Amino acid sequence: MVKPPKENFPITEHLTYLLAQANREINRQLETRLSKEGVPVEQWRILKVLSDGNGHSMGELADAVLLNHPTLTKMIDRMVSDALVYRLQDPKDRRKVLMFVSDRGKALCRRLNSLAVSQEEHIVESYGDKSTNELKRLLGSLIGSAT
Amino acid sequence: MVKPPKENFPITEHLTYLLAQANREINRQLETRLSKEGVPVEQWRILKVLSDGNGHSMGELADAVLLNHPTLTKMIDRMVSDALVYRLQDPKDRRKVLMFVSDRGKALCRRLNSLAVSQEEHIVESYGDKSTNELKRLLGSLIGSAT
DNA sequence: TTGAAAATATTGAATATTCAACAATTGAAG
DNA sequence: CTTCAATTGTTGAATATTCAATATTTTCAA
Repeated sequence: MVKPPKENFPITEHLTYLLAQANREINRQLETRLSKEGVPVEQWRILKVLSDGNGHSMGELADAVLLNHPTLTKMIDRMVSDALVYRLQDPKDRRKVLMFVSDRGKALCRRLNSLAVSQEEHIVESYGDKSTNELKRLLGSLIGSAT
Repeated sequence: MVKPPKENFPITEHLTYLLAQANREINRQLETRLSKEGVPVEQWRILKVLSDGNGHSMGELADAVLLNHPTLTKMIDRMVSDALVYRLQDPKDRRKVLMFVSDRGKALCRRLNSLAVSQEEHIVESYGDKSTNELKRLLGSLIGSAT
């Protein structure tokens, strides 16, 4: 059996496309769930990262939540207005700003977590536990290798 | 061995996050390659879908290239200016517009395909053929099941 | 056949993101 | 010490995306 050269692959055979498509669908599903709390997916990520209680600099946070710096700055501005998070200057390095969750933010984060977990459980139901775990494993190692 | 409840999962354990992260990285890599031709990833997708030579309506195309309608309309406007694609009214249903690639678009598409293929080959090199194929398979079936 | 509802694509205003320039602070070489 | 380069975060302008409203054509029921 001879495969066609990759140049003629339909776009749906490309890894980059499959990733984009899967990401789009899963993200849409989650977005729909989180809309119950009126919060975009990125804010859930931010709250979740900050929930370890340690202060995180804007740079760290931007990397962790997959946003670039200016976008993060503006989203944080909104979240500060909503009293979900607050800024403190880092005493060790006064260029940095450390971000923290407020109590209100923590409470919201708990509600968002449970919505997100319920989504993931729903996926596991229709897609299977084994496939889900295998997919997670492969994605994790792809990310590691793609540096 | 007892697992922690999913509510306390770090965000990096969530399927939605792993997908977003992997998609971001792979997409960035591809974007970098395609920048040699000064073209965004979405335009490669559009050209590739239209390369079957059949006319595709805006609706079909939007679904296929993972863009929503107004965004696609505006991107197509640019591509028409660049003489990469052209519009024809569908004679069977005059609500529809059928999109076609120009010769110039076809030539560009060939160059873009080879850049994209070389990226994918690079991934296969560091990540392995087996993992790549298994990941593709799992993504494909996730998309199927996630309807 | 007519008229209302659905489907398709585009537009413009509102919103969000990105790019490049900036300000503030730190680090480090001379 | 002093100065210059690097790091960090924010801002404003330019760009892109989205939402809601529109125009056009088709479908279908009465």
